[in-house]
Amino acid sequence: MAEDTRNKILKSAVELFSKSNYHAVSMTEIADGADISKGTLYWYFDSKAELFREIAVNGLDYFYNQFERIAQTDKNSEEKINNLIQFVLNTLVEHLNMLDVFRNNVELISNEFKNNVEAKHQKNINIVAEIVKQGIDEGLIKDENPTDISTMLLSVLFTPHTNELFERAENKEKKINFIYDFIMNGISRKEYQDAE
Amino acid sequence: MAEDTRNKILKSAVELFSKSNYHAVSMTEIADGADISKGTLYWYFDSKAELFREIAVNGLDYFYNQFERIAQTDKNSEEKINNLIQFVLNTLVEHLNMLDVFRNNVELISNEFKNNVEAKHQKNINIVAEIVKQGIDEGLIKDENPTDISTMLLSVLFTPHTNELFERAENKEKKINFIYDFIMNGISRKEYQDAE
Amino acid sequence: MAEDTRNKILKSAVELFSKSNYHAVSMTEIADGADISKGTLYWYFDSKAELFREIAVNGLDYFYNQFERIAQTDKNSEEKINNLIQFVLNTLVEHLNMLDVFRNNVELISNEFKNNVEAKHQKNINIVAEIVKQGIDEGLIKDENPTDISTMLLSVLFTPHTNELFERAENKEKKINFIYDFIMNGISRKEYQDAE
Amino acid sequence: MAEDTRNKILKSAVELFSKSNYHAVSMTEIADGADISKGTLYWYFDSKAELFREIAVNGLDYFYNQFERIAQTDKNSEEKINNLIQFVLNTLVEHLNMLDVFRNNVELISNEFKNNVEAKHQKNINIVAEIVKQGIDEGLIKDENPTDISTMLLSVLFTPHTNELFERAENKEKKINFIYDFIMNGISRKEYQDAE
DNA sequence: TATGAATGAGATTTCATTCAT
DNA sequence: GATGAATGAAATCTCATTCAT
Repeated sequence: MAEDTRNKILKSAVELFSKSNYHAVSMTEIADGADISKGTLYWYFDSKAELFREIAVNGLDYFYNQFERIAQTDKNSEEKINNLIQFVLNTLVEHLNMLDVFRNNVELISNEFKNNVEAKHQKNINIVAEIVKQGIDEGLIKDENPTDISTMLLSVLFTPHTNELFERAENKEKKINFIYDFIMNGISRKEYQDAE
Repeated sequence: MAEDTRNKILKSAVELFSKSNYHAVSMTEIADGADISKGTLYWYFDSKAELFREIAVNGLDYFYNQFERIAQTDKNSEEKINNLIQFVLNTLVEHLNMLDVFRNNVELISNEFKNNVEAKHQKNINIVAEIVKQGIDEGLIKDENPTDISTMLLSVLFTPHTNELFERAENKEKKINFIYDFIMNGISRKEYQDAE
Repeated sequence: MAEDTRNKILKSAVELFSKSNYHAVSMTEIADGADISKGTLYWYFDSKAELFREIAVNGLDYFYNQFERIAQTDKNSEEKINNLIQFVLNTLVEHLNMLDVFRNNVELISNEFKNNVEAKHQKNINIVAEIVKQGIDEGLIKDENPTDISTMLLSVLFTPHTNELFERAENKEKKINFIYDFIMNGISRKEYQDAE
Repeated sequence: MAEDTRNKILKSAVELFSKSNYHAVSMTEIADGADISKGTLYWYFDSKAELFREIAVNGLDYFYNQFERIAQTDKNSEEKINNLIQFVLNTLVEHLNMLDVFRNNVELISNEFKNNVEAKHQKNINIVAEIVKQGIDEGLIKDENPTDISTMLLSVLFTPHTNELFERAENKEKKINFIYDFIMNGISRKEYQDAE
């Protein structure tokens, strides 16, 4: 029951933060959205900043955990990258809300919580860089700085405009393949040839 | 002299909107930054929204004008795309401020000013799509929906994480090539072969 | 056990009211200080006002009882006044807390609880005035309005700055004599001569 | 006109702080009392704490300036002390408000503004101690620690219960003499004999 | 007895906007 | 053109109190 209220709050907050920026969302709106009083809201979260921090950290942790899981399987790099892309894009389609929370609050994510959030963001880049390193060793990926490649890869996956693709898409499966292909082969006509 | 004050205001506003979100920037701060009074600020701009709109529209127009110029030259698609990428990345390096205005206000750009700003954003995608179409016709670019490709292309160029690459870079020239290469060839080991 | 909880609450409340004003102390702090929940706090005291009233009344009663005891002995006025001063100053040194409760809540003591607390305060002035009257009759004290003298006497003893004297004192005994002397003889050089 | 509004605010605030404790007075009440909006209140004072600090500091400065003036005349110590007592008591009768501000906020005066207010309070004790020193040299005052005597003297003059004497008084002149006498001679029957 | 979750009124403070000068 | 004083709505947050368990 208590956990219930907490979740109602988080749900309402994610919904609102995904539609508007942190500063444009009021605690009154969050409380109303969760169908509780402002007093109750403050019973669970000491401040608006703390509430947002929890959501941001949860989101980053969610991705990190999956990235780590994928990195630790003993598949080859091609399969891992495939899994990674599929996982991120499917998650985004299902939880566009969560992604929009980040999109709408770039300035908070990168400035305000430097200690905590920025570190977690870097952790995500690093774990993906490990997969990239494996790919370089296996001859799948070109031999450039793995951190740069990882940064670019995540940035394409989380790009602010990715969802426009899905909005216009009749066939999501096909779009995911398009993005996968874009990452692996860019936009030139040359087809990507399987390594075997 | 009058134009002078107006520019001081715009400069102060861009500086602040590039550091924080629309809602986190106050008219008092903008006036202080421009070294004028709040009364004067309201003499030049009827409201905060209008001031922001002017900045956003200016920014989008700036890119549109360049995109159009590039599209209208009679170069081949490869050169046009090369010009486009060089132009965007060089602009960003020199005017990170302007880019950050957009990054910090994604939710405004895509929601609030639908009438005006969103339309301009779409115009940018479309003009680039024309270049892409030419590329497809010339066999340079793979035969997919040109709007999707244009969206993806712009989204990589304007991605929130691009500047991390520059921050870490000793050699900016090299990084621009890396991004160009990423767009054309993705991350696979196969080298992009010139279209001779 | 029940009395135990009640006392824990009173102790916590005195501690807090002695450090801050009534309005600056929250029921949450009192409950936390007593290591109980707010629900329990309200089981023992119907309201914050009632809790404070109990403490204030207890304090005033404590002094009243001692004043009465001193007044009712059959000592001469000089001894009684000596006892009175010794008692008040020693109590304050040992229970600075209790005194501070009054100091921090002057406005409550004199305005809010007029019915109850103010009456008790007056009773204290009156019982001391009886000792003063005896002193006048015995030729020890000058023949002025006994209530005025009593008011002045108590006010010096409970003065907000008395404790500064103790803070600076190496020798508390000496300081008590200084105050006793001040009350009896003021600050002029003339020494107080015993009445015989 | 601007100074006018500022004074209206200060007047309203003194009036309210003299009737209730800092925490019991709301900014809304202060604004209403000054017949202005809350926004205007914050145009003149950045916070409630700052507003109170200004009032407290003003009050302490007012007394300090007079104490210094008295100390610097070339009268003998007896006259100076007489002036001092007359000045303080007359001020209190005319500005009971100001005194009550201090009475109602003992805990703020002595804890919160240690840096500023506490220092000013000490300055007041010290300047009066100089007069006391002169009195000791001239054989008027008994040879005890001048700071202790000064502390006690001020504490009697500003004692929380002094105004009860005035409230009951038909003849204020007579009451002032009573307090003067109390300070110089205490409560013993021995009359204070003039030094000549 | 005791708890912790919930409430709602009200507190301090911010801020876009207006207006007399 | 320019200023600074004034406004009021709304934001964040606090806190005495209640109540189901």
